[in-house]
Amino acid sequence: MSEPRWLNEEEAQLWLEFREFLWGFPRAMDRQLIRDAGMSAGEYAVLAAVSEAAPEALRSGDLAATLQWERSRVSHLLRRMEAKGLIERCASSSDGRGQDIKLSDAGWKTIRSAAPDHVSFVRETLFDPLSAAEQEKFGVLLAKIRSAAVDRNLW
Amino acid sequence: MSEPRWLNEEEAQLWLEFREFLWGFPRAMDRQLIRDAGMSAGEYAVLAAVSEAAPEALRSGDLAATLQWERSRVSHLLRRMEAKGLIERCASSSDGRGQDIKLSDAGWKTIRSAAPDHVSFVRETLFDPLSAAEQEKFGVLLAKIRSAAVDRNLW
DNA sequence: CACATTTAGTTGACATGTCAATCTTCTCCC
DNA sequence: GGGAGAAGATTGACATGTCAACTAAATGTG
Repeated sequence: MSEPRWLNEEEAQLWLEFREFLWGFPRAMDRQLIRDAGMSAGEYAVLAAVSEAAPEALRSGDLAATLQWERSRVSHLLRRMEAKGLIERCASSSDGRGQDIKLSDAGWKTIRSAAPDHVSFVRETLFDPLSAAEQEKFGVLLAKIRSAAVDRNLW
Repeated sequence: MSEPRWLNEEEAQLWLEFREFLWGFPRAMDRQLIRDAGMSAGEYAVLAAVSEAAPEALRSGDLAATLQWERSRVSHLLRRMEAKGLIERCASSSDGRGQDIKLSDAGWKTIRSAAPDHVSFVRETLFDPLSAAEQEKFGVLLAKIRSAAVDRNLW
């Protein structure tokens, strides 16, 4: 039961900045999407993933794997999106357990109209503020942090 | 109606890594806290903030400001935490509208027992994987991104 | 003092995510 | 073929967050 090494001044500062960032960025992104496209970030992610798989229909489980989401999360969101008319689900022909996901016409219209604003948001908030070298460095740092957590089965 | 500049290969890669990170890190932290302390990250944040303000009682609104949370979020969480016996709320003596927040004995016990494991988690996942120079660089990058978003009223 | 406005905080409706349980369909292997 | 168990997906209960509407106390102004 040894005392842990508490955070020093600079560490505490970084931790604070980090925590605010982890909350603030997704929130800013959500707001942008809701405002410009009437859509949540989750819905955008699904529409984008399914549209990229087109013209193949995407299996629900593949979607979960691509997005690294839990199956049930995908399932709940797909149900809501189907109710809104953004996507269509039909039993997979090859596997009776599977669900094939496709975009409806409204889904296509929605993603196509939302994409430019969203890409602009991503550019303005993530890429424009950083030089090319900084962008690369940032990716490296994120990867280091993540892989350390993965190694410890914490991710 | 000009086409936006779509993301190139490296940019798309970084964006993907970034999105997974934004989801994955908080999730890993939640899991650690739930597992080791039976507590959500939100509850931990509240207990930590209130304990740091001690022995002064913290006003609900100050707590919201400190954590940069919405008032209603604080209010909902405090209600649940009060029901669990982690905190106590009483009307502020100086302002009839205000609520003074204090930790209960159980709240103190909980935060004291949870803190070491949580600090260890933070060290292992954020600080240990990065050199001192990288830590500083990381903070700078986060600040750049955030301040660009703030400047555009996107945060 | 009285009334309009601001400020602190709560509440309710709803969207979203998690976990555990469940249901179906496939796959294996005898 | 038939039954055990794995795999795909859904469901329900619950925790959490958002927004908008609300209550109540403080403040400010004539």
